[in-house]
Amino acid sequence: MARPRQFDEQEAVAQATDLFWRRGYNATSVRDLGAELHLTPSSLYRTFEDKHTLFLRALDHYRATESAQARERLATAGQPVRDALRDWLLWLVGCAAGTEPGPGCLVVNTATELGTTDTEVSARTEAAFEVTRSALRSLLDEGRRNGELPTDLDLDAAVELLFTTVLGLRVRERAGHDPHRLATTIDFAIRGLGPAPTEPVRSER
Amino acid sequence: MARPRQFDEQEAVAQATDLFWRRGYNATSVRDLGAELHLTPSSLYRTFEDKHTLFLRALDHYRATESAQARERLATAGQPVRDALRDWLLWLVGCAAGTEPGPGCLVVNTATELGTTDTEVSARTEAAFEVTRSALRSLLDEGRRNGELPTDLDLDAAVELLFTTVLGLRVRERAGHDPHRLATTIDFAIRGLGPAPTEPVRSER
DNA sequence: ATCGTATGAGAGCGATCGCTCCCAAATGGA
DNA sequence: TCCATTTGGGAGCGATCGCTCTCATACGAT
Repeated sequence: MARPRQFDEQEAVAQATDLFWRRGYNATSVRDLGAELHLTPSSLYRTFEDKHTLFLRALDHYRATESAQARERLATAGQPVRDALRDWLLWLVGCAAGTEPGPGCLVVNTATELGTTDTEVSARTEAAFEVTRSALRSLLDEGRRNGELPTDLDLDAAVELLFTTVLGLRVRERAGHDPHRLATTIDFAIRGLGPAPTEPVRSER
Repeated sequence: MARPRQFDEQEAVAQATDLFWRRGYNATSVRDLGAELHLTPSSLYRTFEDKHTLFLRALDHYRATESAQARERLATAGQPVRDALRDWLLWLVGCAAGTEPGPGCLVVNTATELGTTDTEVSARTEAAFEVTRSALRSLLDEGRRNGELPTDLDLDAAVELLFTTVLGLRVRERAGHDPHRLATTIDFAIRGLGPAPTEPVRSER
C-alpha cells in the first residue's frame, strides 16, 4: 500500500538494546541511537514513539533474549544440581572472559540507575528479577527432592541469597572485577547450600 | 584578604553528594546542583572546577562519611561475630525502613552507571569496595580465631561471597525490594558461614 | 579611609538535548 | 499509469546542557 521499511525493526531494537546496555539510559542520546541503528530521527520517532518507549522495547527485547536464554540454560541442565548451578553462574559472569569487562546486566544497571522512579521500567526489571528467582527455585527444589541437597534446606532463604548473589556478581562483572575472584565467590555460594550428598561408602582396605 | 564565602564548602559537598546519590551522575545537572546548594553557577565553578570534579569530591565525601561509618560499625562490634555481622547487614539495608525505598549505595550506583569508563571514578569505587572487603575479612578472621566460626573456614571465599552479597543487597535496596526478604537473605548468608559454635553440652537427664 | 581581591548574582556562550515538521522518493493498489 | 500512502533525509524547533564572562559588592590588609 505504501513504501516499505528499509530496516528491520527487530534488528534496530536489538542494536538499541546493546547501546543502552553499554552506556545506560541517560548517557545514550537519541542521536547516538540514530547513528548506531542507521536511522534518521524522523524514522526513529515514527517507529518507536520516543526515547523512553524505545527503552521499554529494549528492556523487553533483553528479557526475551538474554534473560530467556539464561532461564533456559538453567532449566535444561541434565547434570547434578550443584554442577548445573555452578556452570550457570560461571557462564553468567564469564561472558566477560574477553579483553574488556562485560557490560554486566541491563536489568541490574537499569534498576540502579533509575531506581523506583519510573514505574514502567520498574515493572519490567521486577518481572525479570522474578524470572531469575523462580528458575533458581525450581532448580533448588529439584535438588532437594532428589536428595542432592539437604532435605531441610530453607528453599525461600536459599533462593533469596542466590538471587542476591547473582545481582552482586553482575555489579562486579560491570565493575571489571577479577573473574577468578568471581569464581571463588560462586564456589563458596554453592558450598553454602549444605553438605554434598554422601558418596556410596567405598569398601575399606 | 578579600571577600569571604557565604557558604560552607563541606556542607555544599555534602548536599551535592546527596543529590548524586539519589539521581545518579548523568541525571544530575549543574543547575540542579546549584538549586540544591543555593549556589550560582559562577560560585559553583569557581569552587569546584567542574561537574566531574565535584562528583569526585562527592565520592570522596561519601567514603569519608557513609563508608567510614559502615566500617566503624563493623569493627567496634563487641558482640558475637555472627550477631555483629547480622546487625551490620540489617543496618546497611535497613536505613530504608522509612516510607520510600532508600537510594542504595552511591558507590554501587556509580559503579554500574559509569562502569570502567572513568578511571578517576573507578579508582574511588574500587577503593571503597576494598574497605568493605578488608572490614569483612577482619571480622571473619577474628571469628575464626576465637572459635566462633569453623577453623577450616575458607576466609578468602567467605569474604568474596559476603562482599558480593552486600552489593546485591544494595541493588535490591535501591530497587525497593521487601526488607523482610532482604532479612531472609542476610540470615541465610550468615548460616552459610558454617555450623554455630557447639554449646556447652548440658548434663543429660 | 583606601585599595586589592575574591565573592555572589546573573546574563549568556556554543553545543547538544529530545523531538517535530516538511518534502522528495519509493512503493502497492486501482 | 496514476494516486494514496508511508518512507528516508534533513533542517530546525524550543529547551537545556556544561560552562564562561562581566560586574557591582563586600570583605581584609594597610
